[in-house]
Amino acid sequence: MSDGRSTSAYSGENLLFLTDEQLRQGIEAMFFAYRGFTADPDRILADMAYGRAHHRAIHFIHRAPGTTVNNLLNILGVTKQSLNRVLRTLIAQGLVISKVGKVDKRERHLFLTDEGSRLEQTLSDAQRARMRSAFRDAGPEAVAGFRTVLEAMMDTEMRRAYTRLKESGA
Amino acid sequence: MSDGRSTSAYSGENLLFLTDEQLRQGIEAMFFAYRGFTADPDRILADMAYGRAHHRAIHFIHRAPGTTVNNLLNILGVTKQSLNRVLRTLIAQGLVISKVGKVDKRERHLFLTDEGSRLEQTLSDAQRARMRSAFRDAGPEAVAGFRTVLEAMMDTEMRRAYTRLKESGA
DNA sequence: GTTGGAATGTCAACAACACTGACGTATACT
DNA sequence: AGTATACGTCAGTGTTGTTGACATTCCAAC
Repeated sequence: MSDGRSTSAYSGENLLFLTDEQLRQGIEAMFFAYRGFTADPDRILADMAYGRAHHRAIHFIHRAPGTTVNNLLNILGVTKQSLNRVLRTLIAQGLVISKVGKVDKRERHLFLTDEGSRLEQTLSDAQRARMRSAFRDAGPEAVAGFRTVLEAMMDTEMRRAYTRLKESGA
Repeated sequence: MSDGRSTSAYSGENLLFLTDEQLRQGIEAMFFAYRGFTADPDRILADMAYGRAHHRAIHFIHRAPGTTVNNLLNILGVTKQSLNRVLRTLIAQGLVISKVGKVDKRERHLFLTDEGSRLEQTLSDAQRARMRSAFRDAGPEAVAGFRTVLEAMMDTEMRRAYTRLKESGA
């Protein structure tokens, strides 16, 4: 990260990628791409009684089975009232179960039911298909750059959450 | 896009960047990064009576002054009723003016007022600051990859809109 | 030149999902 | 016993999306 050409050849001369115009293009790319990113799951969910908030909850419960409500709250960055509304419907519909903690009975640990897992699979298949197509078109080096920039764009707190998840799944 | 090493050295052997685990990390990176991406403007807007939708409208009116409502609609991908509510408040607060079209009187052409421009500046300064910091940390090659993947992730329709904007601003 | 359909934009009502604030209950810690 | 933590819930509000109904304007067929 400090030597010659390949990793950072911009110490002083090559800063054209930091012009306002380039930044603006990055901003707009982010906007349009995020729309594509959520489009497929949104389409699937529109037919059911669920929305994007349900998708997010299901995704992270799948990722970290047995996670507590509080943990999920931190990851999703919403209020407990907002999350609770979502969880209530998911539990009522039998997609998620909430188990009282064994060591700390105040905590509720969240799991997907079989039906919840099926929905998660459907949603993530759709989202992964687009991501896979984009990754394949762009190639491995572009993907590495993509990830590097996104990580640099996160709040430090979110980056920690992201890293923790990333490492737990490797 | 079809030759040897540098652009796509993955024809058949090097597909590890397309595993489900890698895709999942990409999805989560996108989720967390988008939160950071919108965080700064959101904070500024929270104090006023405006939200993210107002920001988007202001951004694209600034980008393409004199654009019609219909054009803006296609870019933003929302219903005209939804956009109209936002525009109504922006016009009422004197941030945007709407001029009846000269050749086609059904059309309304949209412009930022001085005050609207000031708000746009404030918002985009905040957003660009984060983007600049992320770009600088990541370096030019990563930024190129970032842009490549994002473009590949867009719907074709959105990619057209993005490209049109990109070229008009160069 | 009138008429009918398409395009453009506006108003109204409703749903989803976020927020704040306040409160209640159960459990844990000291 | 008293305080803090984890979770759930009720009530109210704001932003942003939706559909439906409607007015205005343009254009092309007649």
